[in-house]
Amino acid sequence: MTNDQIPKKMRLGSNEEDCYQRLQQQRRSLPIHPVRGRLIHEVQRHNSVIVIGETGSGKTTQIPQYLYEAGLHRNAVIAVTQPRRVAAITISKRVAQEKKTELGHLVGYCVRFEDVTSDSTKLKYMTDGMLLREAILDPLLKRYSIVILDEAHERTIHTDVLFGVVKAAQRQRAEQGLKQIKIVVMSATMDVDHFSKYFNNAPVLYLEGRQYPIQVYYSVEPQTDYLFASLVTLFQIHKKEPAQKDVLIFLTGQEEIESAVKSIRDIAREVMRAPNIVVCPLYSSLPSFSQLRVFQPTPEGCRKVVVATNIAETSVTIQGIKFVIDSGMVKAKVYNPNSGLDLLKVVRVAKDQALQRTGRAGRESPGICYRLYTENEFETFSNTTVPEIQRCNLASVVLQLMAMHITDVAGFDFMDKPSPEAVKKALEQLELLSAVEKGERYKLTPLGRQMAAFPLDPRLSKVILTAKDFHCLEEILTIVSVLSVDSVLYTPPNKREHAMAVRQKFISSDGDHITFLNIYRAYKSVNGNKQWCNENFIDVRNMKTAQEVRRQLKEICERQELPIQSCGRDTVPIRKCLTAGYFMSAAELQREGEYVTLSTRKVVSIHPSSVLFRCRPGYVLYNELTQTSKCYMRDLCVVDADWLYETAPNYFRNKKPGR
DNA sequence: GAGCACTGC
Repeated sequence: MTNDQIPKKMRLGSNEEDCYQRLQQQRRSLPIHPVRGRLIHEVQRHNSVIVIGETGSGKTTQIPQYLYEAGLHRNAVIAVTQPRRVAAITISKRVAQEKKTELGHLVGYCVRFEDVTSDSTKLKYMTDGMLLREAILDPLLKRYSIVILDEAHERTIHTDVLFGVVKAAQRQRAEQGLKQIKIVVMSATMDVDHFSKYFNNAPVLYLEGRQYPIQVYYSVEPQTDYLFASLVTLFQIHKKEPAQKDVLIFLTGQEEIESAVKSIRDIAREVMRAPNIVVCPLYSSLPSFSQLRVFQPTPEGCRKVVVATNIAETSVTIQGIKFVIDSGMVKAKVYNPNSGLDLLKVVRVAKDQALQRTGRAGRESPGICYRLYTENEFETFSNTTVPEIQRCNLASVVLQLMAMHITDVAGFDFMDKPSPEAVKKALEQLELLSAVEKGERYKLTPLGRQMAAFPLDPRLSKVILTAKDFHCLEEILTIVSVLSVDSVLYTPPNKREHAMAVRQKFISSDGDHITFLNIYRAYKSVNGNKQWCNENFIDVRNMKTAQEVRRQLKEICERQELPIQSCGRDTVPIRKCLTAGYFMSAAELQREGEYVTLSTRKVVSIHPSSVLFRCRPGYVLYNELTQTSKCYMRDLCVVDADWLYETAPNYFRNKKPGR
């Protein structure tokens, strides 16, 4: 569970003991409390236990405490993993309060950039990605006696890999006569048998939730225009229902949401007598101060209408939602491993996702959900969302598994295996980067082991490790950091021309990477001044993250004793490093003025957001291909044909760039 | 001359 279980406001009275007693009272009233004894008994008796609990059962905060209080931690650490940072942080804070201890002592959390634990920490809340990182250093997870994998139904790529890693650790520890490790998997209702079977027929414990009943209404006819249908539904609700009952509408993306918000405001003002609707858009790229608007209390006599992406399914919980309108659509990234092509597509949600959306109407009282599709249509939806591990590039995961001495990745005990083609593709990519070698079977190289230490796409790790040969790690660290966060450029659609003109001064004719370097240098020279960022249309939030990433990467470099040197104003060494990581993503200018990729001779174009748009360099490297109206290359770097040959002679033997 | 679901190390 996320921040849902934390009471709206802890009443911290003057009497601390009073407050503590109240907390203990709350603990005892949770639906999980009567099951305490059975839970402890099951965990004592079995190596693995599955806990199925709906929202509000209290499992995330209570189960780790029960196991600890019963002494099952055996003086080692209980890890509780979460897919999201905020959840790990807020839940650990709550548990520390309940245990009446300071955060970081008995109870702590560990997420990227932040480790609030100590030697005395026994209950450790962490992101699943964090535990996976630890497993690279210690595949047997020896410091833990119990690993609790929470929100397992979300099937993030990290959780899925952890399933296999923790299960293997359990078996190997038993084989080696080491202390045993217990596994507790906590999930919402879907796929119970699947989980139990995978964990050696683990017993399943069912918990009651604290969800209020929700009335679900389907469309009578299939809708051709869900955007229009959502507006009609909203105003039907608005006409007949008392104000104060707020509405949450699920749509697919920024543009659609902004247009819906505008329509709602226009209709409310011009058509309805009293414009008593407060409309809030909500999507992740919305600046944080605008996001906070959804949490502000609705003025007297008004109705709040939140128009959101799937961010409101799990990551953000809004109080007071009584009605949910579900378009049944979601924007999903579709990745094609063969072409390396990314595209965002609007697709149908799965049944579990529709259920999750519906649940948002019944958090505090009974609610109503309007589904903008028919019941027959709903029956055709797939049961669950395809696990992430089956729909993305696996290079990074394969490298991590190999660093844990798992050489046969295709044969690894995944709960749901990725396709053999996707694993093969990942191994081929790692081989091109010299991270693995192919003998009788694939084997990690010393370079590959070094690469695995970086929390990055393997291509970017390769760029970093190449920098020592070109004496430009200082610059490479900056570029890699900026590339691995969301865009540091902030371009509001109505001020596009102005933003482009202001940022002209940063542009390098060598491409986007060097332009990013110039921007970061300028940002540092003004000490991250916020006004400067606003004037130059630089996204402060993402720039700060890039700075933190850089600090972390620098630390890893120092641990590997890589010399952090600067190449000054010369960009050639930098671009040669980039070539070492991205030579397989190169494109060549043709006589007709178009570009083709060297890997598959696919016709591609320079994306208009690139500083190289309207330039015609002979050879470029690109970071990604996006298919929209055309196939576009994004984030480009100008290179020399000779560098491609020098970097990967075998790869280019038959591709003949420039010859 | 264009389009940005959502997480995470």
